[in-house]
Amino acid sequence: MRRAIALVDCNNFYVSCERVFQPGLEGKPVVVLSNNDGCVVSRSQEAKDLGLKMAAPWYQMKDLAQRHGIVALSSNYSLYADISNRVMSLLSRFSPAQEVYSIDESFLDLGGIAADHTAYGQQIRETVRRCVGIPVCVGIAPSKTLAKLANHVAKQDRRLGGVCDFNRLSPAELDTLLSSIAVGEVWGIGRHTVPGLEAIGIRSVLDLKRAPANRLRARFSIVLARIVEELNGAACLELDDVAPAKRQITCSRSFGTLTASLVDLEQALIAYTTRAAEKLRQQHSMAGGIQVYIRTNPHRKRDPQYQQSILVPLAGPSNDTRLFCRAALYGLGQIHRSGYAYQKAGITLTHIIDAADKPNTLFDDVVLQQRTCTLMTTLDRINRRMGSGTIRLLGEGTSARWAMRRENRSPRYTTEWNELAVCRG
DNA sequence: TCTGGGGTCCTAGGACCC
DNA sequence: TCTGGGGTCCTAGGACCC
Repeated sequence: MRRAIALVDCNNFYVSCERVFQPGLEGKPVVVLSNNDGCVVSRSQEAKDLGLKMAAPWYQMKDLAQRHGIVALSSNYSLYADISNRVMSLLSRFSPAQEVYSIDESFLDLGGIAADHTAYGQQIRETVRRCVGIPVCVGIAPSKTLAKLANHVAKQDRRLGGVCDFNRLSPAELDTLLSSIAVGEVWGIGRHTVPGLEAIGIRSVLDLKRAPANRLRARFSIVLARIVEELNGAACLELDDVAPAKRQITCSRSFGTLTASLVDLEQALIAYTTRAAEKLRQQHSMAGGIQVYIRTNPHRKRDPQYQQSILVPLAGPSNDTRLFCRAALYGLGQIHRSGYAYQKAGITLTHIIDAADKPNTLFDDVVLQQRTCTLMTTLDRINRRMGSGTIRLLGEGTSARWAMRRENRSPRYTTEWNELAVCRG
């Protein structure tokens, strides 16, 4: 029997989240901006129709926005993450095997589902809409890559009512459809690969599907060869229903204003390191190194530019925030140069292993390790219960002059007691 | 005169994703 | 004035080992 994989993808996710709590935004052009209100990262259909491009710098769009009354909101990630969790947990009821692929997408294995898959897709859409208020589209096909394409078709062709099942098409009908889609729409084919493919006559998805996989492997990469096999219905990519532990954990931010101050950089790095270490402990891992990164604003061509990073190895794997912060500050001291206006800093925890796999050495201080473990567990528990940042390192400071700008953030309706949505009237 | 071959591990950089 | 953040995988090349 042919495999059936569904890709459920939320429409204009961040904008849709905002509309759940502000129904007045329905039918209006709305965008959500990235941190520091920098770029457009989510657009309502009305905003797309006005020609607003994804990732466009917002300050360049302001004229257009004013002319058409576009509503611009700062991003509110705690709200989006919470809505996402609700959507994903609803979706899990529709299949025994679910892979949460991103904040707004989930693969479901419909293999054992006896129902008519198109009707089942409609049922998924209605349930999510009714229970969480988010519109979604569903694509169904024998491989993940084809399911992504089916979802693309479901979003484009409004006659389909939001669900597209490739398995219902005859091979000839599917090929006709694929011949009408540009090759750049395929999952994994980015803008750097498209010109190379076009140069050898591959323009449509059908062209790519019919290309010899082994020649593409030699000329491009094994990744592209796998994509071709997936387009032919062979499922090379498995459904990962348990999220694997992250192999690196990054926390980085652009500052709200440029800064030349070493103290600001130190405070920012301590804040980012603290956050990354929390994530590390959440997945029960330890890290063996920390990479520190600083840079000036590359868009300000006339300013003197500087960027540098350094990997600071630790004596052994650890999950101690204090140790990571010391290492981060040491790394910063190595790469920092005065006389520059810094725009961004970040850290990455690397060489991550499962905490249970930590090798013991002769030099381990077992008592100290126990105390560290207790301290970190307590720290996490208090911050989870009383709010992030309730207990933190002094070095993080209290002023955060460098903190990001979010001029139009909506309330955290579902995750903060004093910002709850209240029904009036 | 003349400088192997095979393997592993690590890193940097590129490309891609959302 | 103003240009996001967090990931993954692959490849090439260097260091090192026997």
